[in-house]
Amino acid sequence: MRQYNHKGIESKWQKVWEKEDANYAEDNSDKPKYYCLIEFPYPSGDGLHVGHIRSNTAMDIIARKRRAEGYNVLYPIGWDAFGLPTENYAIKTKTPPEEVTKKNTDTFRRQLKSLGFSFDWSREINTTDPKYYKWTQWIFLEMFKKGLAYKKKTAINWCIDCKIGLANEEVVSGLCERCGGVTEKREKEQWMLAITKYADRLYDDLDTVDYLEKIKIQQRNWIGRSNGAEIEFNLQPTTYNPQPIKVFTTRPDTLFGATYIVLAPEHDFITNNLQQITNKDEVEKYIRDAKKKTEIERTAEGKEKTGVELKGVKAINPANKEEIPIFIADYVLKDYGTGAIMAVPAHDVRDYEFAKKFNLSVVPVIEPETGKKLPEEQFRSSIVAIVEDTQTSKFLTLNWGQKLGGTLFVGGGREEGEDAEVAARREIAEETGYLNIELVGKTGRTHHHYFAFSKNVARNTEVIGLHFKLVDREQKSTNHQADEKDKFTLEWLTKEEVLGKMEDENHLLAFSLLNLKEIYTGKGILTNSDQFDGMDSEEAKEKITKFVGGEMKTTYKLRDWVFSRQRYWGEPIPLVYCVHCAEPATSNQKLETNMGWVAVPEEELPVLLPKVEAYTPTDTGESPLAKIESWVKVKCPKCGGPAKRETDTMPNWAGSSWYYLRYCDPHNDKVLADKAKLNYWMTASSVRGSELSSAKDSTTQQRVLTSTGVDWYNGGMEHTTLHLLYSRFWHKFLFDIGAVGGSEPYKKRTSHGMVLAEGKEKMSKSKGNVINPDDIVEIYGADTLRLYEMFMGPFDQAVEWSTKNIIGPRRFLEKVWKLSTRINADETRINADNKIFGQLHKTIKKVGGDIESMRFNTAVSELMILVNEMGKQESISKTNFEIFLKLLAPFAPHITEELWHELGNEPSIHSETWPKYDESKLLADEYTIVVQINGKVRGNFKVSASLGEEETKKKALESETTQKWLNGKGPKKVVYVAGKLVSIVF
RNA sequence: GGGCCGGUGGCGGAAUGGUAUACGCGCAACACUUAAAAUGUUGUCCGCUUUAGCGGAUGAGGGUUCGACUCCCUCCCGGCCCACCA
Repeated sequence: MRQYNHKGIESKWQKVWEKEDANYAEDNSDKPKYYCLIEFPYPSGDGLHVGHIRSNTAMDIIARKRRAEGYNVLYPIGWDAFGLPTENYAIKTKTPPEEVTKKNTDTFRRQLKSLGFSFDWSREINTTDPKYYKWTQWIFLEMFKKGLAYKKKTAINWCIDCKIGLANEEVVSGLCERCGGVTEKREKEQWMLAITKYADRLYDDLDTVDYLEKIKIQQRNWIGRSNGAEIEFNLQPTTYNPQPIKVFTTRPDTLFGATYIVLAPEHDFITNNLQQITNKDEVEKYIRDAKKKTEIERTAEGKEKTGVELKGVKAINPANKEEIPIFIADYVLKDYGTGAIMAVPAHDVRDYEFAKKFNLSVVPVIEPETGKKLPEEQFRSSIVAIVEDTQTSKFLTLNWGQKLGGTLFVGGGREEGEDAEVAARREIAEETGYLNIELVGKTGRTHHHYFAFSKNVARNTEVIGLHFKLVDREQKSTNHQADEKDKFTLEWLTKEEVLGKMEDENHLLAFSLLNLKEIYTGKGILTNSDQFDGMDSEEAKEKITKFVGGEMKTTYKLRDWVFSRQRYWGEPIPLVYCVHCAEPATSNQKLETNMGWVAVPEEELPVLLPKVEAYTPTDTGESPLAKIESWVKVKCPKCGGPAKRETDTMPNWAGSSWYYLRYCDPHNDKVLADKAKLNYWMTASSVRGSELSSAKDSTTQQRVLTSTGVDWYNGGMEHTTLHLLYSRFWHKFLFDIGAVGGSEPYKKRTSHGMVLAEGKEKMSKSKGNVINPDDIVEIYGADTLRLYEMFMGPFDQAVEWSTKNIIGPRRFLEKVWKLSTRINADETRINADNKIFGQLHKTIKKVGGDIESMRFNTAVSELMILVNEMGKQESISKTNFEIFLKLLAPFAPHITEELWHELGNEPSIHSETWPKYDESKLLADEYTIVVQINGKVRGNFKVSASLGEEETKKKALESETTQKWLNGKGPKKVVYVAGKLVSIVF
C-alpha cells in the first residue's frame, strides 16, 4: 500500500497553490468580505517560533472556513521589522540592519510557506520599507500639524554602563536588558504624542467593540479613569509666596481628616518658596537623592516611606481651617493628579504608614456603617469560625449556615469516623452588644474555642477583633459526652486585647492577623466633620468639595506616549529645527508649542534613513544619526535658512499602529491606502444573517451592524495595553482627519496563550530549549504540526510543548490516509444502513461551533472520534468521507487536498463549501436514560426516542434496581429530564 | 497592594447543573514477527469485593439543589500583568 509521504504531498500542493494564487484576496469584490488578521511577526534572528504557528494556524482555520462559507477573505502577512534586536545584532556584527532584516524575513517567509498558511502573499508589507514608512511619517506629521505631537522634557531610563537611553520595555526590574547593568532616570527632551486627549474615547468606545472581556478590563485599567476632586489648600497668610497648593483626591469626603500635605519632590512649590523653607539644605538633599535613586534601589526599598517636612511653611486645611505641615516624599508621583496629595492617615494605608513613621496625627473621620454591631445578613454570609480541636490539633472550619427561626446555626463540621454534628446558635444581646454563641457538639471530641472571621467582616469592622470566649464551661475529661453543651460568648475586642488573650490563655493561633487592620479604607458615615457628621461618605464627596470651593475632576493613569528613541533602526522623525523660525515675530506667538519645529513637506517624504558606519548610539545619548552632518544639516522648508534635522527616530510601535490599513492597498504611492479599498475591507459590513439574529438584544444588533474594522484580530495578551491601545488611538485620529471611515480599527479581538518549553519555561536561546519548527515539519510534516498545535490544549491558555505527544496527531493522519483506501463506491447500499450519520452530523456541528469559539482542541478530538467510528465500519461511503475531509481541510490543508484529488475531485478542496449538518440526523432513535436514586446513579436503561415522560418514569420505577433500592417504600419525588435521566427520591 | 486567569488520572486535557475522567500521550497484556520497530485488539482514577456490586475522589471546608467539576460563601496553593495612581 502507498505510504503517507508528507514531504512529497506538502511541497507539491504548496507549489500548486502558489502558482494559482489560491489565496488572493480580491479588492472590491461582490462577495461579502472577511478580514482576518494576526499580529505581523518581528523577524528575529531566531527564526519562526512554534508560538507563531499556533496563532497563525488558528486564524488560518478561520480564514479557510470563511472562504468555504462564501466570503472573499483577506488574510495578509508582513513584517514588523524595525527594532532593537536587529540593531543590536548590527552593532555587534557590523552588518547593516537592512541586510539582517532581509536575511531574517527570508527565513520567516520560507518557514511560513512550509506550513501552508493561506496568506495573500501579494500583499506582503515591511515596516522598514521606505515605501511603507513614508506613510508612517505622513501620519506623524498630520498629528504634528494638529498639535498632538509636542516636545517635552521627560525622564528616560539611562544605562550607566552602556551610556545609552533605554525604553521602559528595555528595563527589566531596574536593570539594563542589554548588559544587565544598573539604570537611572535622566531628563531628556522627547517627542510626545497626546494620547491622553483620546483617553475618554478610548475608554468609552470599548463598549462598541467585540473584544474578550479581559482585554477590555485591561485596557480600562490601563487608562485608569478615576473620579475625584481637585481641592486647593491655602498657605499660612504670612507666607511670602502664598499661591495655594492644589491636590487631587478620590476621597474628598475624608477632607476633615487631612492632617498634612505631601508633594512630589519635583513639585514647583518647592522652588517657588525655597527662601522661606528653613531646612533648605535637608530638602534639597532629599530632592537630589530622589533623582539619583536608581530603579533598582527603589525596588529594593520596597514600600518603606521616606520624606522631609518643609519647615517654615504650613498649609491650611480648607475644611476645618487647621494648620497642617507640608512634606515632600517620593511616594507621591509628579505625573499623576496634581503632583500633590492631602494625606488622610486614618483612611489610607500609605498615608498611615507615613504618619506612623513621622509621628503625625491620625484623625478618623469615617466610621464603618455597621458600627459595632454586625447586621445579621453579614454574619450569615461571611463569618467563619475556626475551632481548634484539642485532640487532633486539626482545625475545623464552620460556616454560618442557614437561618432558622431568627437564630443562626453553624453547619455541620465533620470529624472522621464520628457522627459529628455541630450546631451553634447566636443571638445579639442588645444591651451588652455582645454576641452569644452556643456550640452544641454531639461528637466525642471537642472543638473548643476560638475565633472568628472572614475577610469581609474584617474589612467592614477593621478596628475590632472577634473573640470567642469560653463561658460557663466546666472543665471535664477529654472524653466529652454527646449532647454536651459548650457555651461561648463572642465579644468585641481590640487587636491588642485579642493578642493578649491569646498569649495568656496559651491558645494556639488560627487567627489571621492580616485581617486586622488598624485603619479603615472603606465607605461609611462621617464623624469629626462638623456639619457633615452622620452623612454617608458617598454623598459627602460632592458636598464637601463644594463646601471648600473645590472642583470634581476626572484623572487618568494613562500618560502621553513617549515617541522618541535615540536609536538608528527606526523611522526618522520628519521634522526640522530652524533657529530663525523659532524666534517669535510677535509677543503672543511665544505661547505656541513646538516653536521652531518645521514639518518636512509631504512631497519630500519619506525622509530616508541614511547609511551610517556605526549603529552605536553616541555618548551624549543621541541617535547615531546625529553624527552624520550631511544628513542633519538642511535648509529650513519654511524660511530656507540653515536648519537641523531631528535625529531621534520613532519607536517600533509606530509602524504597527496602522499596518492593517496598508494591507488593504499595499502598493499605493499616492495615499496610505485607497479610500474605496479601505471602504471595502474596513468599513463594509460582513455581517451574516445568523450573526444578527443571534445578537442578544437590539443594542448588540445595532453594534454588529454599525461596527467597522478588521473582522477578527487575534494576538497576544502582552500587546493589550501598548500596541492595541496605540493603534486604536491612531485609528481614531485618522478617522478624525477623514482618512478612514470608521472610528475603531478592530471589530473583534481575541487572544492566544503562549507556547512554553517543556518544563513550563519560556523558550529562549540562552536556555537552549527552543523548538525549531523546521525539524518538526521535516520529521512529522506541516499538517501534523498544525494539528498538534491546535490539539495541545485550550487556545487561550499557555501550553507546554511536548515533542512526545506529536505522535498522536500524526497517527491520526495516518489513520485518515489508510481509511481512504476503504471507500466503497456503492453509495446506495452504504447510505441505506449508514451507522455513522449520527456521529458525522454531530461532528459537523461540533467542529463548526468549536472553530467559531476557538476551541480547536475539542474540534480536533471530535474529528478523531469520527475517524475512530469510521474505522469500525466495514466500508465508508465516498460522500461521507468527503464531508469529513472538508471538515479536516482547514486544519490539515495538504493531506486533505491530496486525498480529495485522489478521489477524483477537481479543483481544490479549499474552494468547496462548508458542510451543513442536518438537525434531524443528530437525534438518535434510542436514548440511554440514567436512573438516580437519592442523588446517586444506580443504573440505566434504553428507551426509544418516542417514549413519553410518564412511560419513561414508569419504566424507571419498575426496574429491578429501583425496586431493590426502594425496598417497598414509596418514592417522595420523581424528577424527569427528557432524554437524560430519571431521578427518584425516597 | 491591585487586576486577571487557573487548581480534574502517571501526563496534556474533556464535561448547556444531569452516567466525571471524552480525545490524545504513556503504561500493561495479547496478536502479527525468527526478533525488534510499526500496526492491530483489549485493559488502565483509588479502595473493598472479584459474574455483579459497594464505597470514595475534580485544592480544602461549608451552602443552595432531587442532583454540583460547573452556581454561592470562606480558606489554601499556583501563574500572568500592573504596581507608592492619592
